[in-house]
Order: sequence, then C-alpha cells, then structure tokens
Amino acid sequence: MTSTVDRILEAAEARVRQAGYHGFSFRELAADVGIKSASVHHHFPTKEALIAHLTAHYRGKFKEELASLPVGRARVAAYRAMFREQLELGFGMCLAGMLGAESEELPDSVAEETRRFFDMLVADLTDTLENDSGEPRRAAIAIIAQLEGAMLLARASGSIKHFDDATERLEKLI
Amino acid sequence: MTSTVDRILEAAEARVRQAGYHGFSFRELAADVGIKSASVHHHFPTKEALIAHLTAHYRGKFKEELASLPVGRARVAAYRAMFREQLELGFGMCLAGMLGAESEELPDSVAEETRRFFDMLVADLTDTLENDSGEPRRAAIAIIAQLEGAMLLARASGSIKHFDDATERLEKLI
DNA sequence: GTCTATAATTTGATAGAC
DNA sequence: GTCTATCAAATTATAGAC
Repeated sequence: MTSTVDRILEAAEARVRQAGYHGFSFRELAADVGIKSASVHHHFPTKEALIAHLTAHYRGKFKEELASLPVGRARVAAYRAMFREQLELGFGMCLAGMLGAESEELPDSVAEETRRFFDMLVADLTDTLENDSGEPRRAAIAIIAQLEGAMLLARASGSIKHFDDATERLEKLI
Repeated sequence: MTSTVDRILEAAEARVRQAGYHGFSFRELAADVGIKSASVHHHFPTKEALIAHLTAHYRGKFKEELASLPVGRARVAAYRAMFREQLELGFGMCLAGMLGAESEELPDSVAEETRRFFDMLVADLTDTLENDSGEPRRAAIAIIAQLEGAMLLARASGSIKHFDDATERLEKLI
C-alpha cells in the first residue's frame, strides 16, 4: 500500500512529463489519485512546492537506478536503454528534460532542482568516462544532450524509431 | 511597419519558446503587442489556430534561413551556429523543440505542424549529408537531436557553455 | 480592426466541518 | 487526512459598439 503522498507524486510526475508544469491542474491531479484538490494542498501547500519536491524526489529515484548500472563504457549503453524504456512505456519526456525546456519561466525553486538533476547526471557520467575519454566531462554533457534531444525528437515525430536512429552511435561522443 | 498579425506572431513565438503552449495567456500576449485580447481573437479565433499557424510560419522562416547556408559538411557547423545564436540572444528553446516536448498533450493541429517542422529539417540535412555519410538520414536525425538536447540542457543549467560542450564534436555524428 | 463588457469555465488556494 | 464549500483571480472565447 502506497501512501497518498507517494500517489500524488506518481500522478504529478506523469502529468508533468506529458504536459509540462503549466499543462495540468490540481483538480486533474487529484482526480488521478482519487481525492479532492484540497487534499492535495494538505500535503503540498502550493504547486511550486509540489513540483520542486517532485523534482528532488525524481533525482533521488534516478540516482538509485544509476547505482545498479555497469561501470565504464557499458554504462553509456545502459543509460540509452533506460531512456528508451521510458519512452517505450509511454512515460513521456524525462521529467527534468521537460522542466529544463520550460525552466526560464518556472518558479525559482523548481528551476533550481532541475539544474541539480543535470549536475548529478553530468557528475555521474563524467566519473564513469574518466578512463575512457580525454575530455570526460564534455563527453558526458554531449551524451546527456543527445539522449534528451532524442526523446524530444521521438515525441515530436511520434516515432520511437527516431530515438533509436538518434542514439545508435551514441558512443561516438565518448 | 509590421502588421498586427506579424506582431502577434512575433510575441507568441517569444512566449511559446520561453514558457510553452500552456505557459501564457491571450491577455499577456495582447499586452506584449499593445492591444486587447479580443483583438487577438479577431485575427486568430482560438489558441490552437494561433499556435498551429505560428508553427507553420516558423517552419517557413526557418526554411528561408536554411537557403542561405553552405552545402556539404559545412552546413552542419552552420546549423550549430544558428541554434547557438538563438540561445545567446535569449530567444529560448527552438519553437518546435518546446512544442515537441509537450506534443502528446497538444491540440492535433499543433502537434501535426510540429511534426512537419522536423520532417523538413531531417529532409534538408539528409540531402546535405548524402555524399558525406553512409547513413545520411540517421546522421541527420542524430545531429538534430543533439542540437535540440544541447539547447534544453543549456537552458536547464543556465549556461550556454553546456551548449558549446554538447555540440563541440557534432560532426562526429556524420 | 480595435475596443468594452461579459459569459462560462477553470485555476490555485483557503476555511472550517468531520 | 479528507471532505464540502467557497474565494478571488485568471482563462478562453464571444457579442456588439465604434
């Protein structure tokens, strides 16, 4: 049995990943969970607080998943498989990717948590590539950009094939 | 002297590129132009009609700019410079990139125009790379994804340096 | 072509009962 | 912790005067 807070976070994640920060209301979110919007406000006072918390939570979940991935060059392929699976399951954009696109017009706390997500990702991949790349940090940034852009393009085109095409030679960026 | 329609399109482009489809209202848009929201509705009956038209218009403008770019491999570097300049001037995401991220929850006509933008871009770059790549279409898709993802990452991180890092070895994708 | 006025609905958020 | 009820503001959109 999952707590109400967890169910709110799960529903909010789905909503943001499909439609962005401004693309859904507290009422829609509450309906997803099976409660009323006032009950959502009981757990998260404002939309800003909810999405900032969600983004930090997403970063934590993501970091946990990273812990189980292989090290070295193989980790890049595992990143690719992770992103692809999210697309294939219909989960929408990466949460931080969606918020990153909108970030200039988002509340500060949300933009800040989004920034921290990418800092974490860049750090993880930079560490990973330290022995495989002359410029590990630059390679890490290029790979993350490629994955986010491939997701975006696949959604825009309505075809997961675009993700596969865009990332097939991902390791050339190392 | 620009027409009211052109000023509406210009303001709408800026709004969508910063905040997305749901991130602004007709009243804000009208204020940008210096008119009332009812006057915006006179030119574009609905938000869907406005943004669908805007996206088709953006595709046309983009295609015109492409006409002045060099051919062959040098065109890839010119693409990169184009995208970078937009970021540097504070123009936000690529319009189609922003709408592509949100596309699953957008009105059909808007999603369709967004798809057509990327079809056009992929076709242009595929033609360009025909003599320089064994898989010109796949290379084209990879390059476009890289550029869109680099914009997204630069915005999320608040640093144009991330765009430069992500795209420095863009030609490796050819 | 632009305006004022307004309709009908939705939004984020709060008060207070249970 | 959830609800009903409600608020004030904002939203997309329309009617009709000028």
